[in-house]
Amino acid sequence: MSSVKIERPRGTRDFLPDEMEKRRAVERLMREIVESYGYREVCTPTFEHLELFTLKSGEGILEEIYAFKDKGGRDLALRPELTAPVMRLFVNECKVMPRPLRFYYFANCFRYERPQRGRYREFWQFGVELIGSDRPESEAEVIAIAYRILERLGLDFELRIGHVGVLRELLKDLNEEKSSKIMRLIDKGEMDELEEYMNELNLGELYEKIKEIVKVKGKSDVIERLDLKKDVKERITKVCSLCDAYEVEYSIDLSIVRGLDYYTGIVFEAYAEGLGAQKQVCGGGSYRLAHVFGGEDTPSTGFAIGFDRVMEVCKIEPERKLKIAVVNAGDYELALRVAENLRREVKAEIVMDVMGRSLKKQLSHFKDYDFALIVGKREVESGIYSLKDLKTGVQEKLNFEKVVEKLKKEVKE
RNA sequence: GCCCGGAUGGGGUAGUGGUUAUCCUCUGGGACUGUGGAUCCCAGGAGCCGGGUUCGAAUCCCGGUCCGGGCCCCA
Repeated sequence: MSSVKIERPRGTRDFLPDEMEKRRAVERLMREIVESYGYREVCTPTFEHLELFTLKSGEGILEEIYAFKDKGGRDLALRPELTAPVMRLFVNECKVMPRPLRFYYFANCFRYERPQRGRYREFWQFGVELIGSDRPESEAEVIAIAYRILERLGLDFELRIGHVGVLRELLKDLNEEKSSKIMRLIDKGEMDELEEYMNELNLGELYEKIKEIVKVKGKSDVIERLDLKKDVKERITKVCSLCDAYEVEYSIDLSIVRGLDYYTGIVFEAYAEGLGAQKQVCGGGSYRLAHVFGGEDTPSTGFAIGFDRVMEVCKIEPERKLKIAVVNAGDYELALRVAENLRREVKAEIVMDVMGRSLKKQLSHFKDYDFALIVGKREVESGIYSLKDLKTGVQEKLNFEKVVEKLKKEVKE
């Protein structure tokens, strides 16, 4: 302990095996679900040109970006999210692939923020991008997948669907500064402040309209009564009826304003119980980004799930692996050979003592294991091994084939 | 970026301006060299970092770091 102790950087975490097993189990479940919808995994670099994220991501993310210059003087950034990188990949690599493309990713992201529960500087996102379609079918599919994942994880959550087109249409005559301030106030739900601000701008009439729209909450029928542009209204109605067919539970919420500026149509968010301020576990929607990165204008829909937030509240437990100790009675090499043979036959954790412990100490050390196979000269010469069930203490004398047979059966159970 | 609250062996803790820092757990070994969990014994391991006050600081003060809670924002 003479040298300086090096701590983890702020907002990062170490994961021990128990935690990793749980994370991998959740990851596996997510992969299974999206793959069952035909999505295939992509992987992009951990860092990209800074520009990729500054072009269209919105102010919120820019302040939090980990940016740096490399030794060649290039401006680079650790990815703060994956939609932009995946769209860059799409533009670079996928020009002639048949549409639509169904991609998913599971990757770490970096944002310079004040760490809290469910908020880290390195965190993981699991998400999908459905690229090349602007039809309601694709939007409903993406929403349904997000819903299925959260449902299968056993989360207590709420899904809200909105459409940024509604507010954008109302605010289209205002300049960027005014409309983004208004959007921000709507997002925060600060209606009093909004009223004040809009009255200052002589926009009282517009405020009343916004107020009507923002307070709407409920199923698709609430849309009917609103005075909206025809195509937006039809779109919301169609996506809702498809979601109904998917048996997805949701409510309409036209006040949803996503933090990223590239969203253009349907947007949605999911909130889970039990996470305090960090309750948003999923966000997504339709966007157009490909043309910003030098590709053709391509409509896409996607979502990202905050993996670490989900981990905080989900109850999934990893499958317990069968644990077998091959215990040596003095001759390590004999036992080692048996252990190697056993590993070829049985899919389990098969472990040997490497501390030179006595037989007694080995059994004591492996007390949490399921089985101990005792291997000494006697066993190897006779071909009859002692297999001890460490939970019950019952010991059986079996030849190697019978040992394999019995353990195989245990693995399945 | 703002406002609170914390930090004592690997984990959980006690204590309080004054010897060698408490207890539990844990880890390794022994009693016990072919059969575990009990018991007993031995060993290991700690006051976040830096500065200040003081004869003396883990304890009081200041700064920093990290963690937790809230705000903001977001996943």
